[in-house]
Amino acid sequence: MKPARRKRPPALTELEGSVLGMIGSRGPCTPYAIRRDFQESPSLYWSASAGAVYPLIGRLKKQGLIKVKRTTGDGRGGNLYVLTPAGERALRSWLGPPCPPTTISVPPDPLRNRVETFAMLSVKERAAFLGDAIRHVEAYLRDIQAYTERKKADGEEIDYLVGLGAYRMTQARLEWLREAARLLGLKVTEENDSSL
Amino acid sequence: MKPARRKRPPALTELEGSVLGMIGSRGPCTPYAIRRDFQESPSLYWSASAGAVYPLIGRLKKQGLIKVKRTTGDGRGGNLYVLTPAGERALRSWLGPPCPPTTISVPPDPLRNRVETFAMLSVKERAAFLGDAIRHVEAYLRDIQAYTERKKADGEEIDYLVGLGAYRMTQARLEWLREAARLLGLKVTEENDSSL
DNA sequence: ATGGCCATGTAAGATGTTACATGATTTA
DNA sequence: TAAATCATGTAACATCTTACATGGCCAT
Repeated sequence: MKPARRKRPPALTELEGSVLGMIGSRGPCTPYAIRRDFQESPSLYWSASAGAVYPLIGRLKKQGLIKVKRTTGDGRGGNLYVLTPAGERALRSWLGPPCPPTTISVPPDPLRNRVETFAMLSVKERAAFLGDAIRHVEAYLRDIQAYTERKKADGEEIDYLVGLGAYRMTQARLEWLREAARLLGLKVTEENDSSL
Repeated sequence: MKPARRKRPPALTELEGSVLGMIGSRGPCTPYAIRRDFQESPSLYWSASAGAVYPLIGRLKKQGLIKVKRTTGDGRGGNLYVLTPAGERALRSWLGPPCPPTTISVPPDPLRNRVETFAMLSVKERAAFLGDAIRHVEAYLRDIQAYTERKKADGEEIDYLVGLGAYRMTQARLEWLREAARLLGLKVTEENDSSL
């Protein structure tokens, strides 16, 4: 008689992996603490809305990847979750190595998507778009820099590293926008960045 | 009497904007041609599956943003779509300026998400992760470089620019991974890139 | 004690995915 | 002409978003 085939666990989504990673690396946390972590991050990609996080926690719990360690105790029924051994295995498998192609390939970029349409635009319109984008990214870069330096000053080495990743990516986008303006024969003011 | 309030058109999603942009900048195209464009791109972010593209085209058509210009003529009932004036307005509004914060803020990065969990990992595990990631990104960078140089050689200026954006972002991710390895006191082989 | 924020959820809807179905065209 | 591929779709499902509901805690 063949052994009962255990249903293979479906691969974790990016959001599930990130949440599992938070629980694993920050220790016991409530769903609300997880939401705050996402909201504090400089990326706007995930809203980490209640409607995303609470059901996700429920799924992970039902799959036995996390379990309640204890309650917050403040009458609001908050639960502190931790990884189960199965959860830690799932997390390590999501982490890799090996890195799957979707982890390696270039992330999506709304600015790049918009530059794709430049064939439709006049030189003037291109200049208007790039000028506006460059100004906004410059301001945003300073925000990320402050965020990253604060993490470093607080001695949070991993958070510093993560912030640095966001900073490097933003720097690259900004330099690309300036390069695009040059290649298209547009004038741009070359601001001197005080870089990390 | 108040004028009848026209229902405000909902903002375009990133995928809708990109598709509208393809139709606008490449001229009349079939849904299939749009899917091929996505599949040819080095990014794996959108599968541009049939189940995404065909219903999306249907929505844009129903909203009056695109219309059928003519059929392909080859018995397969393929339609060539073009922008309507309302479609061009919607596209320009999606493009900006001004760039909304979601367009400016740092794109999501699966590698960054994984580094967030480093607190859980031993030095050895971190080194294994970074080493694997660095090797894969190095190989991927060469692919993007070839893709970008081909576009340049073909004289496709806009596509070259877009490829360059993907290249710059990949370059930044690779340099960040190497920087991370150094900051964490790990040894990495410093390969000399022949860069664009 | 009450108005505002904290915290946990749920409901409805939009959008994307995988898998499948179907017929036309090209190629061996 | 048979098999492979091109091209257009549909169906079932998963996941995320916005908006709402509910009740506890806290400051005035």
